[in-house]
Amino acid sequence: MLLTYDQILEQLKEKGINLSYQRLKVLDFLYKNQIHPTVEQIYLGLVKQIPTLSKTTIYNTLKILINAGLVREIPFKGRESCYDINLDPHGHFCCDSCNQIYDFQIDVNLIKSKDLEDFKIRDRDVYFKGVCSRCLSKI
Amino acid sequence: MLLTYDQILEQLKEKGINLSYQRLKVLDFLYKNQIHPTVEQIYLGLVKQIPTLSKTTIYNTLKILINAGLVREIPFKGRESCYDINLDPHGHFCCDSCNQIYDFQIDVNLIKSKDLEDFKIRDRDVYFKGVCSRCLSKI
DNA sequence: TAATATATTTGTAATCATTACAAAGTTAAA
DNA sequence: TTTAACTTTGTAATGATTACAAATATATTA
Ligand SMILES: [Mn+2]
Ligand SMILES: [Mn+2]
Ligand SMILES: [Zn+2]
Ligand SMILES: [Zn+2]
Repeated sequence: MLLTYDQILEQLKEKGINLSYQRLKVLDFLYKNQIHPTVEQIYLGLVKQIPTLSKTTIYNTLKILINAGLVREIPFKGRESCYDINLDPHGHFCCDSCNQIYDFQIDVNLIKSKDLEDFKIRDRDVYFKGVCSRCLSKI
Repeated sequence: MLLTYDQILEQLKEKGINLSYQRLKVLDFLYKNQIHPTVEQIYLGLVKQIPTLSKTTIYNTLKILINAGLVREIPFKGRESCYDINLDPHGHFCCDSCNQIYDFQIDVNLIKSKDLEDFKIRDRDVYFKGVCSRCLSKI
């Protein structure tokens, strides 16, 4: 379910979302830098190209993309939210030491609980914390 | 692994954490109101008994209890953090409509991913969002 | 084309939960 | 009692995010 760039554009058209220059660049950045960037990182990555760029525009664009279901927010506590264009079901690990966010394969749709039988589930987020292998090997 | 009150007191003793009057009251509140209260709720629940109580004390106490591994923070995005003295592995569901937080049974320790083989995992959080059965039936 | 309406971007100000900090108060040790 | 260590309290600072309105760009209409 990792959409191609064209599939994303198609989805946006379907949902009637106008792709301005700024919005296109934010989308580009997310697509080409699948490292769960923060608003700050997106801003720094684009402001050379678009000197007038405002962070508010990035926030607005991300909100639009999130509401359209094309981007996912990863709000680890104690750090800026970061954003993920990869909609494949997977979990996120944040390293206490280097603060980096790692994807890990896990089908969150397989997590069932009969306590939620009559609930309508919209989002399933799995967040792990600890120390990554790289940081462990540095000790 | 839901500790009895005495087990909690024992753990605190072991870890050299002094139980002041205020800390005891916060602990009491968490133990008697296992509804994932916020700092605000804890404050409102205790300030009649302790008119001089400060929210800073509640934040401090919670930090101490969290570091001691006796309380878990539930930081759903877009709302105050709430706090859980139930350390049994379980997931949390937040209803879009009534904003209430529900527990659901799920053994998070069973969530394995070979991508994390060499990682040291300290915390496993499962957060679901959607609409609860009560709100669904109201429609 | 010009005039008008609509959509988007931008910069600044406001928000608000949380944290930092230091003074005041409490308890323990000498 | 004196001193030190700990705890609480109130206030100020923080910082990511949101609210807002002016400026700019784009689309529509006459
Ligand atoms: Mn990811
Ligand atoms: Mn719980
Ligand atoms: Zn690391
Ligand atoms: Zn509900």
